[in-house]
Amino acid sequence: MIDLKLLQKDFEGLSVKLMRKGVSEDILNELKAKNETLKTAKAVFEELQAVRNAMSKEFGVYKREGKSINELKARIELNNIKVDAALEIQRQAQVILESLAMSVPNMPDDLVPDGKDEDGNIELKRILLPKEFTFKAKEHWELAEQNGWIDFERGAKLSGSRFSVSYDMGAKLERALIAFMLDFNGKRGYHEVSVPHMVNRTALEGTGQLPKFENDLYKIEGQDMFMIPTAEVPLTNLFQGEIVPYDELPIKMTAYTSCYRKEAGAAGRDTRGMIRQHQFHKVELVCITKSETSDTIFNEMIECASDILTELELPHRLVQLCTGDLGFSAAKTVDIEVWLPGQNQYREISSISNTRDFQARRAKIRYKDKETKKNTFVNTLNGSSLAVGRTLVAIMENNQNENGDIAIPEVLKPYLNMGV
RNA sequence: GGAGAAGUGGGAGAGUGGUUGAAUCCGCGCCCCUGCUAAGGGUGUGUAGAAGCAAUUCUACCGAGGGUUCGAAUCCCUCCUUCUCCA
Repeated sequence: MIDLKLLQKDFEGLSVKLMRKGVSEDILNELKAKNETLKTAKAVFEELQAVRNAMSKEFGVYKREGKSINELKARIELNNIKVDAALEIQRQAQVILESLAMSVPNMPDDLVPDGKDEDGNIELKRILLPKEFTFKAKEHWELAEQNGWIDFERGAKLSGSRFSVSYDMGAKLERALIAFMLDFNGKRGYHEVSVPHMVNRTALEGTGQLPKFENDLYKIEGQDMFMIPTAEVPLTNLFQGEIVPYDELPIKMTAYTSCYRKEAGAAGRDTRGMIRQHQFHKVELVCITKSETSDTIFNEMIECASDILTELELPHRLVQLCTGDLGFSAAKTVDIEVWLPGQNQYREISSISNTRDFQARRAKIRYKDKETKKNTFVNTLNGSSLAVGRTLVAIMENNQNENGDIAIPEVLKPYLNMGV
């Protein structure tokens, strides 16, 4: 959530930043007005409440001293009518402001380039160059079916479009990739965590998927529970409402989960193959840190994800997202895109974001600062390391030979009982 | 599924419907004494919001949400969580 104190102190500055993220001036003005309304309503209520408390205390004294309480009681009851009315006004103002504030995205960092969509993104760096093919590279679905690794038809039979079934080396590779990535992250100091795949509404509000993006989520019928769209949600919300001990920061976590997404806004895109599925495997990184170190951690996370691709010998590039392509909660995001020779283009395989204290504010995750002794919101960061399905796609397309065989990356062989 | 019990500040743990934001202990901060593989004494120590230069004052918070009452940590209801017993 945006900082309502900042809204009061520096409305202009806040507006400039949020407008870069596409928030309209009307919404900003409304936000400011509703905030004022609530402040006033609170002041009125508190004043009346103070009167009530004082008179109630007096009431106790009267009784003890045996004085008549009728007149006092009448005064209290009269005041209580006003208190109740003021409370109701305050409550309404609170609800209105909250629903408005919860729908406003995070402010982008100053260094984030302006842009409407992904065309405004900036390539930062390329790692490993795509190799030349002496034949026409096939797309992954062709290779997957030819090798008997992935079965899209039966996936559709079971669950509809955007589902698939993996067999044999296809299934084993998924498992090997997950284990390899978790081990790799573990060596970089990330604690391995296993989390629920279903979470409540509060958790999703904490990380920013709700209230705005309910249409993208699978909801459990009859319950206020949802399938997670990413492990970022349970991992970050582990600390919801907590004051994390100073000495435990930074907290670095990694988890493997499946992710469940309706892909409501992506109708017609990537309908073929396993680039965009309703359920996919992902290994996630989440860090909880102080604001002073969050940029360092951010770069570490990018490096961690990028190094996995390097270990797998997959060519990739880093891309700085522009304001228009930035997610709701992110202050800045760097995507990692892997080279897919079959598609002859780079495709997103990981996305690393620093949300600063945006999620922390929503989920109320704080630490007690050593110097100021104040409870301070942490910074939360998240990133994929990596999307497993897309990594498999990249391995297939980059490691194919002319007859459609696929070379297994060396680093995965120990995980496949293939020796080295 | 049924029957109970419990959920209080960083931790442990009191709490009579009214000077209780909450005894006490531990922990932690500061000060003093003493002097050596320590200990003792004193004192302070929740969070959030509002007003004020400040001292300070006011409001809210004792699992969550309602209710009763002039007044609720304390009584009632609902929910959540944990524990025990039964099926």
